[in-house]
Amino acid sequence: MEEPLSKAFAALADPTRRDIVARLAAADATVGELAEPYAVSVQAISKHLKVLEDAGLVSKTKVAQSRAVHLEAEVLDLMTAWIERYRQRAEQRYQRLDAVLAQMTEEEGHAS
Amino acid sequence: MEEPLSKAFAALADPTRRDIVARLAAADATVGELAEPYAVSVQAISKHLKVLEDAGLVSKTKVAQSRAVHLEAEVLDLMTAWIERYRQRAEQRYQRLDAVLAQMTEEEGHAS
DNA sequence: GAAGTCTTCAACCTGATGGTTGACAACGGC
DNA sequence: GCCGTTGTCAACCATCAGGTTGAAGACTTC
Repeated sequence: MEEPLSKAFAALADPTRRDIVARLAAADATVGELAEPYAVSVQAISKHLKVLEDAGLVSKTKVAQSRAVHLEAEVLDLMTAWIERYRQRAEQRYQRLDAVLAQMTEEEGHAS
Repeated sequence: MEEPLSKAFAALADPTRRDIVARLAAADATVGELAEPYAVSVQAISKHLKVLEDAGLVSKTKVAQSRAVHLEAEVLDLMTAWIERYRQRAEQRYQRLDAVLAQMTEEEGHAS
């Protein structure tokens, strides 16, 4: 299933949502608390939280009449796993390329 | 600057683009080669590659009449750095919560 | 139970995105 | 020099994303 990754990457593509995630990493917060610093309506933040929740990055628990939002580490884990897999391959290929270039330079040196 | 992260996350939100990245991790390829497996026009893939290029995930070098596309590891690095930063904090908080709950359970045991 | 607070749902607008087709620029092979 | 191949640009279309305002749901408090 790669749907979760699509939703997760899309969710973190928005600066406001990344900021929310950053703040939630420090401490849980209610919807109202999260909305306070931004110059948009509470409804807009509620939508952002829904996107984060649908991506599995965040979960809410009813607390009195408000909702406590907290960060879920698992999907973040999936994301790094995906990225690292290909970053490492790319880096390895890059180093191999360096080796090939060094080899070519060396051989050129011998030829001249 | 967080513009690069926005573009990078948005770029990887699309399954076709993630697939392209995955293939480029194995080997460089031309635009035509990259487009071949998908049931869309070459122009559509060209657009996808432009998105990846604007995000700094990919670069192209003119080779004869075609263009060799290759993966850039650096932005992938930025992404994992960002994610890991907050994933680790979230995980630490989670473990701390576990400790608190264990403490509460223990104290409850003493009270009863 | 009426009032107030916190959050979400619904309808709507605007701009971005992913796709199409058609034209064109650039380059190698003959 | 022309033709075929490769890739991009432009215009267009449909859908989605992020924002707004207004109304309604859910729960405390008095």
